[in-house]
Amino acid sequence: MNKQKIDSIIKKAEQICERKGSRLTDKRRDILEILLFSKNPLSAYEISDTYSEKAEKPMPTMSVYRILDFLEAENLAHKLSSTNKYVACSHIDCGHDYEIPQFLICAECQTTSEVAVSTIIYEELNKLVSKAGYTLGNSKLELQCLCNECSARTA
Amino acid sequence: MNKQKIDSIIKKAEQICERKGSRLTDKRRDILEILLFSKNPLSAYEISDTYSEKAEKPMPTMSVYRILDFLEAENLAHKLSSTNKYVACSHIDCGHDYEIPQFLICAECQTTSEVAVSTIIYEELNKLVSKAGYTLGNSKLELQCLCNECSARTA
DNA sequence: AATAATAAGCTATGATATATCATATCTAAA
DNA sequence: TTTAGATATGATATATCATAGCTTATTATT
Repeated sequence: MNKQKIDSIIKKAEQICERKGSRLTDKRRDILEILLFSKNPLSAYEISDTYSEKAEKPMPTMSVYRILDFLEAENLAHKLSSTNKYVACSHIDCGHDYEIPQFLICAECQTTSEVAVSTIIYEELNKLVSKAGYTLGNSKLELQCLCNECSARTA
Repeated sequence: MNKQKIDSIIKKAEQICERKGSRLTDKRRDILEILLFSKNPLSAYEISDTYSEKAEKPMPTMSVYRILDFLEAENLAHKLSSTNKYVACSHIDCGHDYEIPQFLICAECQTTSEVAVSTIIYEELNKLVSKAGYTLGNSKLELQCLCNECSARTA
């Protein structure tokens, strides 16, 4: 993703926070930027390292966690629980607020795409869930896949 | 789950291992049994504690991890990565070998059900995945839900 | 400027998981 | 029935992921 695109996303993120009465502070913005720049999901410790390389003063991982919590609460980032890594939300600038974000994670190279759950899937999941005596919550779908590149290389 | 039912599942698990040329040793069987007895998913450390309470000699958690790896490889147990806990596969005795096991996890009480992914969902997921340039791997679906009980209590 | 609210830093610690090397047990061939 | 090989388990160390609780700094509001 190029710098210009990222700047526009950041601006959008600021607006989102403002509207909700929260603040996208400098450090929060920096962490979000790191996530946007990264091709792959990053762990809290990796984010801390990346930040500390560039900044004058390193940021302790514990602060990174707090900032990630904030970004998650504002729906600006997501945690992938299958890999314990974090990604920027792909839909900050398009305003979509998908009920169920879905992640395709390459089991080889960890490249990750966030896609929209189709209406059909959403409805079918809802059916299944209520038939089983549950109510669908604020969920997320993570699928272990192979990206075409890795698929070709292994074949 | 009652003792009799569990015994029959264990017997089935032994057959499955035998067919594959692997062995369901005493300890592996004990761990599987603990998982089957438990209503809720258990962490490796909880399994270690449970085992150690009953047995003469405690089992180190690291051995539990190894055994869990084995059970997962044989499809006798699953890891829930959203909670870092483990459950026995619900389909040992019915012979189903679902490509995608799906778990409904109550966000409140952690009660967990394993259900079958419907054909429709499977096909739709497949479409989505290949459209995005991936191949669906040996995946799993974990959904954060609310069970009816907790839903009623919170309401 | 004073105060309250929010954010960030710091230290300690807990929880989860893997790596590595040693030992024990089982299996099957000599 | 011994020996060798494979598989399983034990033990220790360490890596990785994450939270708690308290202190200090920054920002917003009066």
